[in-house]
Amino acid sequence: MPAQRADARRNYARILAVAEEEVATHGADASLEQIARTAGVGSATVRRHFPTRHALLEAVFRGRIETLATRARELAESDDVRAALLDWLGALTVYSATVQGLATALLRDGELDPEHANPCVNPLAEAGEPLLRRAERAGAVAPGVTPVDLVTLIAGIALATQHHPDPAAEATRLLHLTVAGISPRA
Amino acid sequence: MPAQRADARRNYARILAVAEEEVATHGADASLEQIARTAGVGSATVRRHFPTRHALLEAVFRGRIETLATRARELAESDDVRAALLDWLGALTVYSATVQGLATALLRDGELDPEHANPCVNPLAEAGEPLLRRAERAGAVAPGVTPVDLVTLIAGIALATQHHPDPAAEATRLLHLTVAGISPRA
DNA sequence: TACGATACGGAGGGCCCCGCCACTTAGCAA
DNA sequence: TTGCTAAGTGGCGGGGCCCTCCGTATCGTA
Repeated sequence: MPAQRADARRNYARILAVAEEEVATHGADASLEQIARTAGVGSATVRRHFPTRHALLEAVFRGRIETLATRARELAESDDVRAALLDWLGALTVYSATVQGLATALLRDGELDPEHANPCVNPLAEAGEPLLRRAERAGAVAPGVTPVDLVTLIAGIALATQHHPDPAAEATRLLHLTVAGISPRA
Repeated sequence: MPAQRADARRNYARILAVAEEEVATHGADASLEQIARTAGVGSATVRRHFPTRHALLEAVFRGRIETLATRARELAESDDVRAALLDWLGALTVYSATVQGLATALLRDGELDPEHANPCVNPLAEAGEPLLRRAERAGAVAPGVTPVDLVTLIAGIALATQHHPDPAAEATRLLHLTVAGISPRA
């Protein structure tokens, strides 16, 4: 018993492919109707496959998020714990600042459902946790920092720099400030 | 030669008053039509007085921004340069995280006109500059930090925490992390 | 091949932003 | 006070988006 009909799977793939391009150019506010039109399906079909805008964004960014999670796992075996953490944070920052709509998806995540199911933030937070824990044990990170804090801060930086001429560079610069501290105690 | 007719001034004031409430409850995405309806004017009148959404937001937040600028000038005479800066950053954070739409207005600011005229960020940046300079000279702040950086970072934090149960508290917590540094060098 | 469940998409309602344009009214002058 | 003129107004229509409903086409199977 195929859980899904063949045409449904086809449409899902078409919509997702179009959505990726559309979100890449127009960000998280891309028109769902425009996506439907370009994909050659009715707008109801888009809604059927992706009940909410966030569901669509989640699907669009799943790959990117997985890539970042994998990178975190690789870096978890690096020798320099601090450099490993910073490396990952830098990658996360560049992704967030470069990929249109990703930061929005991260922040709007779990906006309504208070329980679990933050499909964007959670994988990243879980992937980053070992990295953070290790750095914490080595005294390379301030106490009281959670993985979600890191993702939130970086998403905020990305959102704040998205209208800058060079978002990635500016976001990276602000990340460095945040890492080093604006006004660390001497 | 009255630059403006009496009824125009009246409508301007009515619209602004309604807009303040509406933005306070619905944030930066408040419906301009709803504002017009509540104010008892046509939507065209709203557009005439405030050609863009940002122009309206700017007017709505002008008072708040002025208050923050005044606070900065007061703190500029404080003895403890570091505490003065942090105090102001804290106030800026609480405002940005509490006042619906303020952070958005700060970030969307100067989005289109590349030249001067960032009517929200500029006054804040100029007000904060002496505070920052003083702290810099005293070695209490990392080099390479600009006033705009501070406003941008804080606005980003506010945006990132706006869906949190207690935005002001969460934003303040993240500000402290940013000030102290995520991973300051030992 | 015929049937039933699944999936589709067009139509319609509601809301919004935007621009146009005929009308009203405030403020000045006679 | 009265009349004139331009500043100011707001209703209307166009276009777009989101969302829902429901009749219809298609798939997979018996």
